[in-house]
Amino acid sequence: MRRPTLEAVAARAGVSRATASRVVNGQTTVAPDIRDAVLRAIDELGYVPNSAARSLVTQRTDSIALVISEPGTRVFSDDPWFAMAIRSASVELEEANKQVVLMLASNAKSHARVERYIAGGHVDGVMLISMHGADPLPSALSRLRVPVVSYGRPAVPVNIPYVDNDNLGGAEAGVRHLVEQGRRRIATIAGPQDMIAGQDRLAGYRKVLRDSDLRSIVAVGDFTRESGAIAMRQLLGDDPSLDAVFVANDLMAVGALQSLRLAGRRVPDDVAVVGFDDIEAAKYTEPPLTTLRHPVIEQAAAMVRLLLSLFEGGPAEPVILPTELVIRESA
Amino acid sequence: MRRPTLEAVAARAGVSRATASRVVNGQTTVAPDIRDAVLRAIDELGYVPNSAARSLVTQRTDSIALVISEPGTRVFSDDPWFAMAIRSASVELEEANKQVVLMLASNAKSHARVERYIAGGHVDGVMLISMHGADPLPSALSRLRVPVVSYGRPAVPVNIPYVDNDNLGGAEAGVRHLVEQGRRRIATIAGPQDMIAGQDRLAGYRKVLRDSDLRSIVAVGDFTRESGAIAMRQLLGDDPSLDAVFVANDLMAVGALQSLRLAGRRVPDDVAVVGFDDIEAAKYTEPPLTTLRHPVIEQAAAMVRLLLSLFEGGPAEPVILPTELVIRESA
DNA sequence: ATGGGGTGAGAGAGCGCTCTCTCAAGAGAT
DNA sequence: ATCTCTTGAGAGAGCGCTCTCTCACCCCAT
Repeated sequence: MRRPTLEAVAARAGVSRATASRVVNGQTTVAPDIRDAVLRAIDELGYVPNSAARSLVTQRTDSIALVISEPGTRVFSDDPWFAMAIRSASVELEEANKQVVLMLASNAKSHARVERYIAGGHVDGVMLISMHGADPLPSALSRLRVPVVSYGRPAVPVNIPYVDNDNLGGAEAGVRHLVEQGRRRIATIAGPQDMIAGQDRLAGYRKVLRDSDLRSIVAVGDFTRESGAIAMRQLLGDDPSLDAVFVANDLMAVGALQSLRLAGRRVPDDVAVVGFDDIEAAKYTEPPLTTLRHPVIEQAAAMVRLLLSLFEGGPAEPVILPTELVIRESA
Repeated sequence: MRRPTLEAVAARAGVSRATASRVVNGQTTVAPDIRDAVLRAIDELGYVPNSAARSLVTQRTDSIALVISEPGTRVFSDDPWFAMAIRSASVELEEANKQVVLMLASNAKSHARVERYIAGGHVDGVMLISMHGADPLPSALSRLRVPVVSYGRPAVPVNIPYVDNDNLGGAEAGVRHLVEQGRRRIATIAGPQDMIAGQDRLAGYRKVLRDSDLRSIVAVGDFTRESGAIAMRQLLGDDPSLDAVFVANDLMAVGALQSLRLAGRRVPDDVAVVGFDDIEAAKYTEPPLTTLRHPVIEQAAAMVRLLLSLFEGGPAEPVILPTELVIRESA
């Protein structure tokens, strides 16, 4: 026994298929009593429109691809913001009655699949989460005739509207806080330099140090705890007298705290630490982490709004959200 | 200019639409030269099959709903396993050429939407992640005529095959480890008792204590760090002489460690701590956490295989994966 | 030369829906 | 009483694809 069709609903309600369709799609040109008869038939039969048939004729799919273009290992590994961004975007999209198709583009093969899928018109729009400079996907997708928005400024200049947080300003605020605390040997653990967030946060650090006539001491990590721990050991070797470190994300800061502890440095007495992201774990480090909060949830929501407005032919202006310094005990 | 259709491909290759369709779908009853001609036409036109039209006739969609039935705040908040499970499932499904439709069912309204969507035949199957006893979704979905598999044993007995890890055995191993270390006042911070994982891990704790003739001391949390910290304070108040605590997940263990630190207890000297899950953060606590590892990635992959085998009419036996005690410094 | 079997390709009917076009019926204007 | 206009509902043409049926053709056995 197959699912009831619009035809069946129409038959039961004693009207034509066209009228039943009008009721389903909420058109107003249907007399109230007929409308009720159709609604009753729908209810009795448990009718649900067949979306394949519908999108075949409307050329819309009411679904949005959420493309995460990152090596699988890093994504999700346990950086919470990916998950938060996905959740927030999902909630907002469901609010707008769009389905979310999740696509992971972790390598060349899956890149090709994603491109083919998008080109195939399976979705009405694309939300792209890609933080890597070398990623070919943003430019590839921007060539397709599909609305695309990006979470985070695309590394290569490409005509895709995006939503990002103020990495530069946030980093400046964090480092300035260290300067104001009287710290003079301020190092940084930078993020990967093929990522915009990595670049911008390092640039913010450099700018403040230059303005304060302080020497910069840089180690580079890849945003994982492990890399933060390694980078911190390296910095301590390079300059044992450092008295502060600005870490480009909280996960690396957690690793850095561990290295500092193992090296016998007290935080913040000997070395002050500022992180970036304000993940939940930042409250539970020893000591709790001073860090820069940026609104992941709002950023994802703003991205959804941007995409929806694109559908309406609205403006495609990038959105930059502010960051906020959260002072705890580490600095 | 719209997308090329099969008709266009057929015309360019000088064959009928049916033959072009045969080539696209890899049927073997096409002569090699004609096949090549069609493939060339496809390539030249950049043809991509219209999935709506295809699934209209095949009655398949090649997509799978990944339904996460949890209050939004808890999901993803920063428990990494949700994200890991999603990633792993996605990778496996993409391998099998299925699309992943992500659906969040956080409240009654979204439950209804999910049910409607599934009932609407938009997907070929459902992977359900639901850890709550009171959740009506498992039974609701099991009534629909759609293959459903569950991540984690459904709380209400319902005819859905599932994949789970050995919560009971894992908890037993963890508590037994504490007993073997000579601990005698062993408390537990249990998980929420409306969740199977919470129940089973508590049951494992109880069983070992009973077998060892020790008294149980129980506080209940909700699997968040915060609740772990609160529960630990409470346990210390209830019985200041406790010398070990088995915590039902690592996130709560992190909170418990913080409370122990604030209370001036040394870990593991004064109080030994065992967690559960072996999240990445467990390596970075002070001291690093002894915990029970369970294979989230494999579990998700097994769930996908289970669903795919269901499509083939294969067996629907639940799968239980083992856990492993990882000994670090906290116990 | 005839018939049977196998192979490769085309014709055409739908899958379930939307939407334009058409038309009937009744209200109001002349 | 006739005509125009509005409103409500039906007819029917597709959307792009798959798949069954049908048939043309060639090879080999008789």
